Amino acid sequence: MAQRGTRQKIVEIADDLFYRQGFEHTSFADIAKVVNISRGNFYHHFKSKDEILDAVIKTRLEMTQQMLVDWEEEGASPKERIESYIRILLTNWTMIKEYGCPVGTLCTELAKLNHTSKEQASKVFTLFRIWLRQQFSQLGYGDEADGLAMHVLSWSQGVATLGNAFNDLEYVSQEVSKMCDWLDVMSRRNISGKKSNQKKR
Amino acid sequence: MAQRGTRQKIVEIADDLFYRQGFEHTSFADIAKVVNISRGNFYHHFKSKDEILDAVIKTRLEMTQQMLVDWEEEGASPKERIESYIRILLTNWTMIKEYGCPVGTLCTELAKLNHTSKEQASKVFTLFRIWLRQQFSQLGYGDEADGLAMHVLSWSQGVATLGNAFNDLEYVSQEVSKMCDWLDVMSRRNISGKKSNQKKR
DNA sequence: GACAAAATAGGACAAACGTCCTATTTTCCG
DNA sequence: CGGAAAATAGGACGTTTGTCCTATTTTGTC
Repeated sequence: MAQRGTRQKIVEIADDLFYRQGFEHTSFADIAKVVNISRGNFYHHFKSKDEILDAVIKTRLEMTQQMLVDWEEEGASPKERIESYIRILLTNWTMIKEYGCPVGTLCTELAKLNHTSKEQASKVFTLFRIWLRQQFSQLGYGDEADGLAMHVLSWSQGVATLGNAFNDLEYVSQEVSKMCDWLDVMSRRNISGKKSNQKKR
Repeated sequence: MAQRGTRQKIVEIADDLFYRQGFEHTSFADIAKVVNISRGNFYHHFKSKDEILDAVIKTRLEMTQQMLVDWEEEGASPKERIESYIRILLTNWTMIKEYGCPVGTLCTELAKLNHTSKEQASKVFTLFRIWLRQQFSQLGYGDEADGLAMHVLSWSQGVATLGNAFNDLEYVSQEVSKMCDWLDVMSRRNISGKKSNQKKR
């Protein structure tokens, strides 16, 4: 019981520190200090720093998946569900303005480190991608659904990066409005094909 | 003569390594090895690592400014000039797919390090922002010009991040096409107000 | 209560880090 | 040519890094 508790605590705190300080800039000592355990104990749970990273990414994948399930249940329509995604830019603004997007910043850092877990980290993006694609499919977009999902993904990603760089909430709010307006147009356009998802253009 | 040569060489190589490996992951020894000088000599030119960073950022600001001047001269119309910006996603693709956008990735890294030069680094974004705003002003967009500039900036930034995460050239090409299509619509819409920039809506 | 297993503590290790120092060499200018 | 200044080399420093090791304590089970 104590084992899983400590292990989980390590992962949670490592997750937070990797996000706020970056993976490489976070040391074993940093994590151990916050968890309040010795480095020796640390090594009993994780054999290497990369192993913690893998655990953190795994947790993020699970948390993301759960969040998507929640959005699926909460949102009455595909449009509302996609809006849930768009809104995280504002929901998590206090973190984003300081540390950027957790997913994007980890991917870019691992890319520069040429780290083997880079692909694994990008799978968090894939989760959003698949989920968004599904929503657009339900809006009647067949072949275009994936492209639209990627469009939303990149748009929000860019807003997070620029919002962080300029620390500008007003700009982020405006872009969120633009995205919702765009989504509004998109959801009306194919309202006819809503029930015939597979309809070829 | 030899001084400026060595100093410039250090900055150029540091610029490249900071981009490809990240600022913090690049050590004095890394740079010295490529420049082929001793660490002692290194310290004669730069008193600290932060000082090199400042020099690198300064160079990037100058290079960017020069590039914008070139685009200004090469492009016949505002639309063509903005297209020059959009196209860098494809022009620099071989680098972007491996290391992301040089501007965005440095800003996010410095944000996590809570580095004092973060604001200075984001000024590269500001250069693009002002230049793009100018182009949209010439297209007849008065008050909206800045918002449109930021929109292009964030869009391309997101595409760079996602393109890097997924290593997907096809997606990037599609987004570039979308951006050019969007720009096409935007440049036609306000063709009437082209000569009356200050015209209030 | 006994005993194996898990958990924890804390020190030791070599390597790498940014920084600083002192010599030596090269360059520049009167 | 000569002497001041700049450029370069290379070692030394204190810290921090990830990793590993060996004890000690706690836990779970028969």
